[in-house]
Amino acid sequence: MRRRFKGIAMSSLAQKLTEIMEQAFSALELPKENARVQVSGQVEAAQFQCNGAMPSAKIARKNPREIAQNIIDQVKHIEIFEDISIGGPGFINITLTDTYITEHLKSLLKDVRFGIPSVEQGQNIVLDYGGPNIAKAMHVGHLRSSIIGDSLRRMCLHAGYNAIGDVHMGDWGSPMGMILSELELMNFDGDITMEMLAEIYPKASNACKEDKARMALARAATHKLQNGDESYTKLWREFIDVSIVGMKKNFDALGVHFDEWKGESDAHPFIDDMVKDLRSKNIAIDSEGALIVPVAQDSDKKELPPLMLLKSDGAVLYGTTDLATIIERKQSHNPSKIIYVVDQRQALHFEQVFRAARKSGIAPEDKIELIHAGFGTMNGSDGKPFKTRAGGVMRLEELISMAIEKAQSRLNEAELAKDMDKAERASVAHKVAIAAVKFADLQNNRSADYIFDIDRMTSFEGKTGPYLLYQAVRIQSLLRKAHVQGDIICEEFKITDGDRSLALLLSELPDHFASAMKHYTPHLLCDYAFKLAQEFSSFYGNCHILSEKDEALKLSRLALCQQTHKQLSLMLEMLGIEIPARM
RNA sequence: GCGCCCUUAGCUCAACUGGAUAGAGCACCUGCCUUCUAAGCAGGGGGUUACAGGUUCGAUUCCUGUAGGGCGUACCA
Repeated sequence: MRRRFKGIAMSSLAQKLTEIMEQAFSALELPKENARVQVSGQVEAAQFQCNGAMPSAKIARKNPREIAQNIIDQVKHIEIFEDISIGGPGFINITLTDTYITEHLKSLLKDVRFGIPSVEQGQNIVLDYGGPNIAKAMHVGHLRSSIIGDSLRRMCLHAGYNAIGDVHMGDWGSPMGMILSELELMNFDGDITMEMLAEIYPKASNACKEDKARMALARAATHKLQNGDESYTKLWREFIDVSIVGMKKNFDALGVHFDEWKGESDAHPFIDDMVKDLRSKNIAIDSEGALIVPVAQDSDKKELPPLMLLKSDGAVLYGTTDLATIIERKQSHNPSKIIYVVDQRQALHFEQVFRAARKSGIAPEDKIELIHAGFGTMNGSDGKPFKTRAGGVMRLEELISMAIEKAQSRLNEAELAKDMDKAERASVAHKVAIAAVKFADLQNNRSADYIFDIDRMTSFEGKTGPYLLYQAVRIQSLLRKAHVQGDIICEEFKITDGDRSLALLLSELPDHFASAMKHYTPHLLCDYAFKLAQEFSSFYGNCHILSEKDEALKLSRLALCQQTHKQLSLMLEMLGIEIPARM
């Protein structure tokens, strides 16, 4: 019987137990869906639990404890259970033998994917994140989209997809016309700089808000640009390039990567044909002078406004470019999925775009999955969208340099840094700072609003990025001292009471990864990484490693350390956080 | 008006198809640098999960209502 379960592909212990339970449930003609085994919420009582007896009891009209006993009778002969018993109203509590745990661990050590399955090759996923606007200085509000999007991209890569990150700049709407018309009013002639743009744009934007005639100028300029006016296009290209240089500086500092630097303008060549096509198919219709795609359905509870393709003045809108961008992406990547990492407040907009894409056949349901992975708003301590005292929003550069400064001074106090040269110190300070900022943001649930707290973002103690780095660095130091080279192979794996909980935790990775992938939530990886770091730190404090006399135990512990380090490295890699050699 | 989301410890946040005694970090209190990095470890106090009902063996989670907050709602992006 035992051999039967040995062939199961590498996965988490909970998954393996679930498969065993499913067989037992099936044999008893109970619903298999109830068989799921999870890590026990009661660590003292058991390692794992299965709650399926209770809901099954209702269907079978039997006492839940009796059902639980039937299930246990089905599986108890399998030699992997140290203990399997009923708790409370019908929980099935499971504790595994150390032999089985170590067997699992040995196979885990040999698996470069840590039990994470790989999807079939050749599937492209486009991720749309960052979304900075031209001519605007990047502020802390850009943090979430960039960091979450980049992390999701890294997760997709690790899952085996061909993930393509696109920055999708805001380079085509009416702000462009505002800037162009402003430059014209200034009779501008010379080199454009980022500082200048950052000054011009808000000025022009305000002027347009207050003055209708000024707005008309901007509209005309937008129109001219979108119709391919040569001199406007040249000028536009110029300040786009200047802006990109500024963006790259910020993204580089953050360690956020993009495979493509496209923008809304890249969808422009597709708009005309798209509009014609939708009009001819009667999917787009005229309404109140504008061209719209109705997307409301009878089953809707709420009123769903149509997606507007053309304004009454003929100009294109945000939704138009978003729809055309899908066509552009289909042509360049033929993706099976597009993930938009954009503010949650735009949920309705994406609902409209997605529906229009379905209805028009641009993105058939069975061909392209469209996901809006929205994120919550970054609020100030007053619960309102974050603003500094001056009324503006803190610049991204400012946040980063504050964090670096703090890391630098923390490093200067440290004994260890005395023999670091200046370059190493700078590099370590940068890595620590970025780890702090990114982890502080990523550990929040993606879809929930959260409060921007500068102290929290630049904190290095407790549940922070630097804490994770610190644990990883400690292991590196340990492995160096043990002269470990390459992968540790441990034939006689030994665990004691002090090692068991770390060993069990290491088997959970596939579950957390799967969950994070399913919901597009990096914070689940943060949680697991932190738990792992904490568990390791406890293990490190309680167990001898290098000084362990029992050679087999010492080797086992070193293997645990190495595995912990590998998993931490992977988690941090997927979160976009780099580990220094020491700190 | 209609719709969506939120309310969990002093603060900031978790809680996997509803599961057992709701978890972390910060702050506060007590210990620990003569074992491998104290950005650390061990331990303590701190909760009517906004409120009132309902469904259920079991509710922070699902349903209804109330209060408070945020957001969206065809010519911005």
